[in-house]
Amino acid sequence: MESPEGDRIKASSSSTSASSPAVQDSPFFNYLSNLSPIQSVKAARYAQRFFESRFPTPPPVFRSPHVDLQRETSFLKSNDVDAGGSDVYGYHSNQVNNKLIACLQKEVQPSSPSACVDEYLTDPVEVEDSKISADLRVQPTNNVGQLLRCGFTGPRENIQKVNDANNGNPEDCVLMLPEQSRVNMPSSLNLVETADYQAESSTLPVSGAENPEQHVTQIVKLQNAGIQHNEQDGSCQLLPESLQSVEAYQDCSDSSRPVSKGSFKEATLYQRGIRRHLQFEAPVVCKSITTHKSHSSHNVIQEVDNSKVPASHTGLESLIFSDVDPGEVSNGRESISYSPTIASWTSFSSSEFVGSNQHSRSLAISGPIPSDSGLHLKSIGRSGPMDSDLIPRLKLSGYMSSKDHGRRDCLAKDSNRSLFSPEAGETHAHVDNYQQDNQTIVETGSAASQCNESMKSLCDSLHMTPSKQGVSSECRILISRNTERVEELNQVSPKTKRQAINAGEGDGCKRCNCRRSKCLKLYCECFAAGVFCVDSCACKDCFNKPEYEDTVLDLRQQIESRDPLAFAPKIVKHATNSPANIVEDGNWTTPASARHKRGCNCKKSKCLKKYCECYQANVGCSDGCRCEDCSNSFGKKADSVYRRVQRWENPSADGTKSGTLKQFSPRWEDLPDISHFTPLSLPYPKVLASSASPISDYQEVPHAQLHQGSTLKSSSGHRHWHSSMSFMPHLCESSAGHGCSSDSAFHDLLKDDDMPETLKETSTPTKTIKVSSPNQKRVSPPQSRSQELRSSSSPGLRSGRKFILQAMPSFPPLTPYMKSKNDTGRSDLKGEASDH
DNA sequence: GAGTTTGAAACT
DNA sequence: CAGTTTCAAACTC
Repeated sequence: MESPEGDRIKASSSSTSASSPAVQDSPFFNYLSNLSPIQSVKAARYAQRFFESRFPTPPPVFRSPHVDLQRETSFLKSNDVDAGGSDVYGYHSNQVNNKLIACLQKEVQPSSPSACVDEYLTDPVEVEDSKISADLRVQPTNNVGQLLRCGFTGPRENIQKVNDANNGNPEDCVLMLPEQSRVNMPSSLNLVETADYQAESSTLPVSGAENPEQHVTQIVKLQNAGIQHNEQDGSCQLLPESLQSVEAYQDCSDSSRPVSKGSFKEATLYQRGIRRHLQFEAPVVCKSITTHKSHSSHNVIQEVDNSKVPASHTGLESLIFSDVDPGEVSNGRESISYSPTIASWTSFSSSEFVGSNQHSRSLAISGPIPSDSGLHLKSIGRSGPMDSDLIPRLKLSGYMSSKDHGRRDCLAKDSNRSLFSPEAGETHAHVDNYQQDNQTIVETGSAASQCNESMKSLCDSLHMTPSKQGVSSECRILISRNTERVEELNQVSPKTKRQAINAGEGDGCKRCNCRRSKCLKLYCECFAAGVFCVDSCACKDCFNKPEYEDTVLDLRQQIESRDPLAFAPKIVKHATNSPANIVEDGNWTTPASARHKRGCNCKKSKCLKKYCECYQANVGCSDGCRCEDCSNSFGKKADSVYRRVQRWENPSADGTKSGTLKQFSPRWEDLPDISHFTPLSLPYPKVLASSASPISDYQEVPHAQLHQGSTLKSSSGHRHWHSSMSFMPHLCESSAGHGCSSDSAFHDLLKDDDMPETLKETSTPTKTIKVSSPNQKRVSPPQSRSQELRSSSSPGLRSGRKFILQAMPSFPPLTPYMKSKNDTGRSDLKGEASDH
């Protein structure tokens, strides 16, 4: 890892390539590819998991440990290479311009694009070569400055070209992209890139249009053997990182973050941290991906073929599609139920997304990712069901960590991809958010136009609701990478740093000031957020650094072993205000358990100060909170449904929330959650909550609760968890103003419907979901919940669940995190940390 | 900038 | 599980 690039990259690439072919050729993959839809799904997922496992140790820090376990155990060797690949990150950070990214492909394929493509898909060795060439490609770049800026060598050239193209001749870029997209691009990636590029250039040639068939074919291949694809080239993997970096960069959007080539090592370390962090959040992407999956592959393909879809569309679709991964395709259920999504999605991409890209390219990219998104990601990731599918997506989004190593190679070769991928990833992430809305809409059956609104609302929500963890993590990535450099440039004093950080916190970036915890405890915001401390942090004796990654991971594991949700977002926008929030809560942000993991426990601040986590997160207090005399301006806990109900039933009792509220059965306490449980939302939270059997739970719940009569209906019970869940929040939010938005409205609705009884009925499941004790200080593991849910689930659902379970990855936190790595040398730190 | 307050995290 | 201590952020002056 340490060694910077060149040789290392080569070596890594070679190793990677070598391994990949074997894997693809392995009976296992063959088997997977040949599996029936359902089976294939499993297989695919497995394969992907395999993929994941290949990745460098998935840092528990940022992502759920469970998934990581596999990765760490088996396939991480290539990670070293990735370390070298850190430059990728660097380049990410360096290049703010997505445009450039798009153009990168061109460079990557100096000789023959088509050949490159083939290489990707077919010949690992070739790929390696291409990688090498890619590395070399840096040299040729004329614009040293740009290159320097771009931490990533391969992309740099591309970037330069892109820039040139953008500045001078946009068409060049466009032209290039199409070719690459056709040739090199793994379908989705290319499409995405192309889309981005097009958006950039504002010329909207459809990348896929020229040769739709190829795209389709590629897509199909990807879908069918998405895993293979990834493994072979690692290109997909590359994408993720690139995406990641891009996102991070975008999020931070600190254009002033020159990344030096020499910082590869650092970059690598940071990358890990980032990766972890991202991985942790990656689930969101996955979720979104899942949603995408819902689109029938056929539809997507058709769209691509038609190439009528705007570039952005194409990109999105392709992205989604390819990203979606085979599993989805194979999965008949999903494709069917989601097919509608495509339309909405398409509309979305064309309208909102495209618009964003074209009009303000940086918009999607530059905007710091709202913490919410981060949360979503986390939750999604944990939701697990889609893991296998998610993985590719994650990669796209850049959340896959281990891949990075392999990716370098890919970068060289796939610099295009990686470059593009960032955007794609970014787009993807946004899409996810949007998708949620869209999906919801689709399921709800609302028109595509609604999607736009919902998307807008989502965007707003994203920007408006920064959550520490979510945004911060990404920011941190950027920070971590560039902090040193920036500091050098700025000669910032710690305090200044901190101030800057604080300023940056606006962006979602966090910085800690730990003095005694060594940043190895949850006291440390950085550590808690799953990110490494950066220079800007004012901490002392900090061990939360890439250098101590092992230690950090170990400690994280320890902490997670105590509390699986320890690193889950503390607060997700929740229940406070609006059903939408509730939905959000339930859906994506975090597992229900995580959502209400603790709530706040304010006693003196009345939830009116930042001491209150809820207030700090700009969310209202929920039933999960144990606060006293809550006056949270974002939503009083007392105002939650049950309180209202109570008030309603017993006006005189209105006074103290705790007293009367508690009189209600626990169910009542859970009412907020129940509200989350609205058909759409409920399933998801459960899924999220239970890592073990997220889907199953999810599915089960949905049906039961669908009947509650919420306005939102999911087209299909099993789908909810993805689409409905993920999207619902936004939908609600978007519509919040309209129908479901306000608490009052929601509560009123409940009242009108005589919710109390309904709640009672549903409450049981809900209660099961909510494992936390009355105080909810600790949340019980999702598993228990899942079991409870299972017990209540119908046989049919169970069967579905079983299927799902196979497909779904285990939820990270639930299972004890396994350490793949040796702890040698860490014990000291651990000891210290623990001692502390 | 130092000191206080606050509540989460950690510990017992 | 409850109570206490530790910790760091938020806040105040």
